[in-house]
Amino acid sequence: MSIRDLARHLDISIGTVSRALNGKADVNQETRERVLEAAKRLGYVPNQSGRSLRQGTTNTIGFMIESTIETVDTGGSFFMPVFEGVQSVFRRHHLDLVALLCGTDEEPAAYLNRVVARRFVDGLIISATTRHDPRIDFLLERKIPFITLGRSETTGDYPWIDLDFEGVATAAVERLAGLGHSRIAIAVPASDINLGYIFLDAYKQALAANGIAFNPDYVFRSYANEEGGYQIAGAVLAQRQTPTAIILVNENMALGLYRRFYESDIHPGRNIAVIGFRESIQSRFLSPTLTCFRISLRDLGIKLAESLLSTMPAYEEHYPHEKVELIWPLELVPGESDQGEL
Amino acid sequence: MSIRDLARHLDISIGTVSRALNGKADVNQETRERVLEAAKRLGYVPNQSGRSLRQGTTNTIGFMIESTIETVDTGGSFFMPVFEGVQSVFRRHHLDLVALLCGTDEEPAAYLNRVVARRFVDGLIISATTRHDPRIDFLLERKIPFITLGRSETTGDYPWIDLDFEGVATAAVERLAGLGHSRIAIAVPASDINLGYIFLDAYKQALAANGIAFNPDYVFRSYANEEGGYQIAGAVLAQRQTPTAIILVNENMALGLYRRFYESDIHPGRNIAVIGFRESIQSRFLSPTLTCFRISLRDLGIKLAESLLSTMPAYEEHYPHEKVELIWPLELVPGESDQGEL
DNA sequence: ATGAAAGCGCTAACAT
DNA sequence: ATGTTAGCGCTTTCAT
Repeated sequence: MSIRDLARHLDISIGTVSRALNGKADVNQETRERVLEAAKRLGYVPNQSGRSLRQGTTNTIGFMIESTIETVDTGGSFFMPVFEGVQSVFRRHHLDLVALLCGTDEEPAAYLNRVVARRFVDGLIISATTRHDPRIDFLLERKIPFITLGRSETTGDYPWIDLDFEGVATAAVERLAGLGHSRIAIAVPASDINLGYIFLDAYKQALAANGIAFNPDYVFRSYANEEGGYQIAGAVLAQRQTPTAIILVNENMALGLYRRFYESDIHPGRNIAVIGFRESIQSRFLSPTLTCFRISLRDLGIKLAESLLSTMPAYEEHYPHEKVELIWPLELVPGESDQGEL
Repeated sequence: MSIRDLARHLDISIGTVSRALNGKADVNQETRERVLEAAKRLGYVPNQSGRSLRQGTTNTIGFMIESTIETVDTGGSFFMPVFEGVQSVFRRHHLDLVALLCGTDEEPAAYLNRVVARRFVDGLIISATTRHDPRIDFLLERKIPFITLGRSETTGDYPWIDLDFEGVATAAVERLAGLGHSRIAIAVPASDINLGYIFLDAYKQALAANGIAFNPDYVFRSYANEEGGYQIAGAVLAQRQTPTAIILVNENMALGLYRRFYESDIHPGRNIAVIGFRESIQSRFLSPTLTCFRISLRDLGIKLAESLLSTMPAYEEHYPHEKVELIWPLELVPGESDQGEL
């Protein structure tokens, strides 16, 4: 069922059918109705390839995520709500969202190159930005509309939204310092992902602001998942002078950390203060309850989508052009994990 | 940069360029090398729309998931490892995987209709099959290669893979019966998803096989997520004659169930026996440890991908044609949650 | 208001 | 072994 079939069926030209379907003004109202009715009845939907080839647009937005060893087990619980938010915006504009899954064994930049060159999508949301991210240069050069979820040192004129790691680090250090802690450790991802650098810097600044000397031995690096938390807890316990508190930058680390501590009969909140990162279904289940930070991922998705569209000329009427560079706040959720006596 | 530009640059015809790039035999070795080198140097990648239009194929496989209220928070942790497995197979054949996210507010059948009619993908994996699933009829009629993750009562000649709910129900009931339980409850999703029916039927059969009468009051229905587990635990406690054991059909239910039980000072394994469904990172964290079932989601993804390709003529040489109808086994992971005295 | 026709980028059939 | 050309389905420009 092509547009040609439909036109033949109605005994009018394909040009008129096309115009009718696309809501052009110069078509007889009666004709339009006939066309729409027939299209619906016969189940005609335009072939996207033909359309894309002619118009140079696909009506599809890609959200690139990497199924790394770190995210494969747990990343979904972060991204699904974000997707849901993104999609709720796109639906209004007849845009489809596809998740572009860059596999473990492929270079993100190479994957992106292929996606873009094949004209798969009109725009992109990319996540897990690295300190220096070649994808950004590439997309800027190709003039593909995009937004990043995460900051990068790679400069240029592009929109981004990132979580407020500074705010989290500051609030966490201040809270712990206020409770009398000075041996405050931090757990960051071992990878080149930018948030690790940002979080570490903010942590250092917050330490300084609270008159606490920075101790490089208190920076622990591992996978940003449960296993990483487990490893870090082990490393913490192996220190000569054990920290009295630890701040995590990933929600999944908390699970492994708790587990490893329990194995050594160390109780968060009693023997060591713990501040987790994002509140999640899992974290709400930890005992003692985890002090962590709340964020609406769906709202984040909505803002990501709206910000991306605001950079695309075709959607200027709905979303006035603005370059978004946004730090997304998180809200402290006090728990028991950092409330023990020192 | 189109194929025309590339041809002009090399001063040969676009036909030869196309043949060289597509590895056709009838092209001079030297010419081929020149073409490939220039393509690489100039960053030429064929436009997918042009290609699709001509060949009628997109080299893309879609994996349709629904971000329902149930899956949005937790479904990702199930699907990501499956995706990873699927992708590891597709990569070998230069196929791309896209996750097609059907939003909360769209009818799955309508969404699928659009995806198919637009010729977005060459094949499909669909999940969360319902008891009677119109998507299956639709895809069969359109002759789109697809495989379902999940069985359905909708008949026809199509491949499917599903988890061994019967095996899980049987093993769980037998285990509990062996421990002396006869008031064994079950928790299933309230939706029309087929696995609920399958699990319930298998549970009834297993009860009969163990000489236990079926009691409809012991069938609890709610969301297949943490909240659902919480609600069900409340309903269990509200029963006049409380069951002494409960079997869950969803991994996330266990979290809420435990939480609600704790609130009433009911301890799984001591006051009530609990057998969960799939072992997950979260479930490994419950205390007392949850008796549940283990599955390699990555391997499941690999089998899904291979089975789908085996139905597609273009891949017959790699995957001989076979119609897969496969029950995927799960392995019991004994825990403490069902080991208390009666 | 409608029809006719060009052309988006590509591949494959046909010609040389 | 290479060049030429038709045509995939669609939108849009130009006629009428």
